[in-house]
Amino acid sequence: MYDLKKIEKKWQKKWEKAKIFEGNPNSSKKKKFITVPYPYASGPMHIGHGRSYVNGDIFARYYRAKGYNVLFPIAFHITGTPVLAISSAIKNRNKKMKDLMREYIYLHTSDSKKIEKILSSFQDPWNIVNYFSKSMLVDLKTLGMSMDWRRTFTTGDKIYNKFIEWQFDKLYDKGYIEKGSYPILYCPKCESAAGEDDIQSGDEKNLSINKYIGIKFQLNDYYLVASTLRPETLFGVTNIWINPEEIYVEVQVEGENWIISKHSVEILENQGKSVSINREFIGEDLLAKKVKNPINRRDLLILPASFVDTEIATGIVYSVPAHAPFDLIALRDLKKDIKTINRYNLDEEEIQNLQPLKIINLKDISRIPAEFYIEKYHISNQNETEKLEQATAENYRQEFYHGTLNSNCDTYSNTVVPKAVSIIVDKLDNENKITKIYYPVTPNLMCRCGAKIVISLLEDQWFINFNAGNWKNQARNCLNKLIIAPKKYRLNFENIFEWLNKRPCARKRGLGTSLPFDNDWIIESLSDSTIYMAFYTIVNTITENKIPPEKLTLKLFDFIFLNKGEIDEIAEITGITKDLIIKMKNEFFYWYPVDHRHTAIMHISNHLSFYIFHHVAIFSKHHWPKCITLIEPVIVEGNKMGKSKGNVISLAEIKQNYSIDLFRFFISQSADLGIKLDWREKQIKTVKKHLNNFINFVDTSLNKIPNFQKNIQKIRAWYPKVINSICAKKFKEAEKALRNFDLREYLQQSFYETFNILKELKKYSYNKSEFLEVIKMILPKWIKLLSPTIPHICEEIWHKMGYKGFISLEKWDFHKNININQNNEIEYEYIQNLIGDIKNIQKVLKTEEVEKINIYTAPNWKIKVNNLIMKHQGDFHKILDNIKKSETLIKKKETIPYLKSQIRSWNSKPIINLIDEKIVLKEAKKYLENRLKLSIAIDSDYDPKSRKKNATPMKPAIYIS
RNA sequence: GCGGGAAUUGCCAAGCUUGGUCAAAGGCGCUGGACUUAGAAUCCAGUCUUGUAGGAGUUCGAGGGUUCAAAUCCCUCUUCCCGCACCA
Repeated sequence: MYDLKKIEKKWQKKWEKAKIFEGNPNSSKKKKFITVPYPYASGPMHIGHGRSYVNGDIFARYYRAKGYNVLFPIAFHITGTPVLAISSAIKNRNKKMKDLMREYIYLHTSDSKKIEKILSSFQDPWNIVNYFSKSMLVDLKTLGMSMDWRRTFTTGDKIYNKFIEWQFDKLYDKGYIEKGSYPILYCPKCESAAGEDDIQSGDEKNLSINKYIGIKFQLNDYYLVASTLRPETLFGVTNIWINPEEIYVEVQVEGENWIISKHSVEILENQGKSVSINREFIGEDLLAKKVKNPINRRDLLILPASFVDTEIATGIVYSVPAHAPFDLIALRDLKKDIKTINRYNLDEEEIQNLQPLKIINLKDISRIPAEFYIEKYHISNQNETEKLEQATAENYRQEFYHGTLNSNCDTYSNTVVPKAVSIIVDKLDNENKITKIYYPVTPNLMCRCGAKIVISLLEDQWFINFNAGNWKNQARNCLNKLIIAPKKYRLNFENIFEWLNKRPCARKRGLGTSLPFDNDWIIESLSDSTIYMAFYTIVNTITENKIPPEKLTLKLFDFIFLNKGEIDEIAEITGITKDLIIKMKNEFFYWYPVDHRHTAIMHISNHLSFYIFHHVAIFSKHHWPKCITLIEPVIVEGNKMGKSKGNVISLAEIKQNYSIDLFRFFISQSADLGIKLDWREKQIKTVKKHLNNFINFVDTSLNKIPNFQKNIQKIRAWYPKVINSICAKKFKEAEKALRNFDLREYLQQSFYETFNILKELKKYSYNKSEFLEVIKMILPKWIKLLSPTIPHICEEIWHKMGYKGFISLEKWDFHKNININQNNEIEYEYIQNLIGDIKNIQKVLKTEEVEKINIYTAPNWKIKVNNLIMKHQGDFHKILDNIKKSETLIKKKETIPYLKSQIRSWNSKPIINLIDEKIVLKEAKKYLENRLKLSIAIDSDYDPKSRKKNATPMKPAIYIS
């Protein structure tokens, strides 16, 4: 048995030593540039990465076999905050993080002293990056990736920063980058933005931000600022709610006097407003006062409600009882609560007169919507918060998507809700009657440092605006020509393009590249990984010639990537020799565009869309991406793989527990690209068996063939000849599947089907030397065909067969001296059907006492009739006309009934060649006897149960005696 | 909510693009057999119902429709999964 781990190491070393996967431009050869996403260097790679990478590698190897010059590079992504988060957690002696990192390091180092040393070095983020990029490189090599290792870099490298600066300079020039204000979750203690990773149980919470509109209701010299998510309901306001027991303040903001809750002062301050408090007072002081609705000047009474949360937004809300279940129920509660009315000295009559004012019409609900939903959810008082929230949500959904303002809304009547929102906000904004307040959807978010998360408003946030200029149309042009496999994801891209708007493209912290036009900002990690494939084409030249980063000027990149500018000038300014500049430019122009990008569906909505947008923004049309293939995620034993579940399987474990070729084979074979791949231990064991059987089969066959490459005998016998032809057909189909990105089908054909049929040949062939002749013929091609998937095993076999050189560099030549005989296949199928029928009969007979099988072929006249049926597509009259021409046919009284029954069962089948069954049966007789372990008589006169008459063409009659 | 994907015989999962050869690949499980002292492993056979002759019947989330013919095409419904922006 082969020691697969040993074999793998051996060939990986040989490949690396011989540098056979280094891609160098060669103008006489067609090229393929194949990429996979660079991994994020903050932890080990897992089998999900493995799926993408093996996918890419199979195609890199396939195209080499097809004679292409292939470039397949890799690099490491380190941009952003995760690496910083690790190092600061290590610095703070965070036990959980330390344990996690220990676990990661242990995958490559078992010496506990070394582990601790590496761990403590992680206090410096760059050591993390260095460590993981190195260990990932090891993993990639053990995966058997046919990559060009000279072109690795990290996104933190100075030379890479220069490249990204050039990219953003280009985007800025085109006007695709702009400034605006943007609310973010922010930790005041850490003094930085807080993402999912920074927030306690951030992965389980909704971290969106609500945008409240604060509406200024005039109250004497003050504005009472009530907050709402639904400004379109302003026409239906009946009163204002405040919480009588909470603290409110009179403040000065932006030259105006506002009344808001005390809590909200801090919220406003965090969002860039300067607030000075004039006076503090308790909520009940506001009760019974009246304010004016800015939209229709109507007077509104201020009333008490316990559900008002003064921590949210301004701590004051307006009441729209017709459209808000909370408001309606609070109003009902108050009307019944004479005690409260009296306590606060409110005018009972006025309160009893308050009625819901319906302002939005719904097609399906003619009643007051809030009433409808309160009943639907069986709500009895305002403290049933959970039910009220559900009711509110459904009420809101219905009105927002299906509602129209009615005649109570002045000029806005008949406006659909989404439109009403924007025009009402615009109108009030113009009159300076509103302010915007942001508040998290989930209150009380806590930073991992323990401080409460607030919302901060970045006034000068940089955005990429995907709607700028003609950009989106250009991107659509690219998309239309892009090959996407599987096809079903194209629609996804189209919709995302539609929806893409503005996206913040820089952050205040993290590793990466500074914005060239605003150095306080770091380019965000998804924006600095969109056109980096271009950098692969020149990075080797930069590093090999030790070109320092400062020489990598904008003009240099313009020349290399866009063929712009004067080389003499650039050479002089940068001090880089003209030769090198031209080398880089030629190399880019040779390799670009990217021919394949093999990645996962999770990237469609961000990375892959940006990949297309940034390419069309910067590069000329013939450098736009050509093809994207997508995989669904890998799951483990039916469960999603995730850190929290503790079921992440790293690639390092794979190499310990399995062989790499087994991994490559399993991951490629067990699911189509567009299907989730379930990693099941049991399945892998089964597949391992298959692979071992294959190796055994090949090896024992080889051992029986002393001179493998010595001339091949002509194969004469029917059975091996047919098998040979069928294998050839399978190879052709396998390659076709591969070309169409159906990896599973490719392996189904090339591995399983071919293997099964060869195993069968070995078992039932009646002349062993002919079997070996078939092997001689088939094996070299077969091994080549499988080598992209299981390259190590195939190299080993290739050399055992006596070939020199790497199979990884062998060209596929299946079309050479391969003869697929269509009839062979039909014959084989015919015999297989016959065997199936015989077995079926044996099964029904339930008797073991069988001596002989008699087979009777159909008489000639039936063959003639069937041929006529096919020729005339079952047209009875036409066929009859032809039958009349033949005296023997028309005279035979069975002819017409037979014709009728055959037409009935014919079912528009296509024309097939009716083979000469007598000859085939004669040739296949030994094979049949071998398989059925019974003797066979063909067309014998012995027919005691007169079965003979049942024979039809391609379906001989059978009698088992 | 928006957008996308999916539902197949005990389970996982092919087939659907291009309707017919589909009772529907493959694997797991289960049943029987071979080997073995025995088990694990391995190999062989079977695995919707039914039938002493290759047949018949009922199936592919539910309900309609198109067609000579539907797992496959069209419509409606139900259920499940995934993505949704500063996060890599």
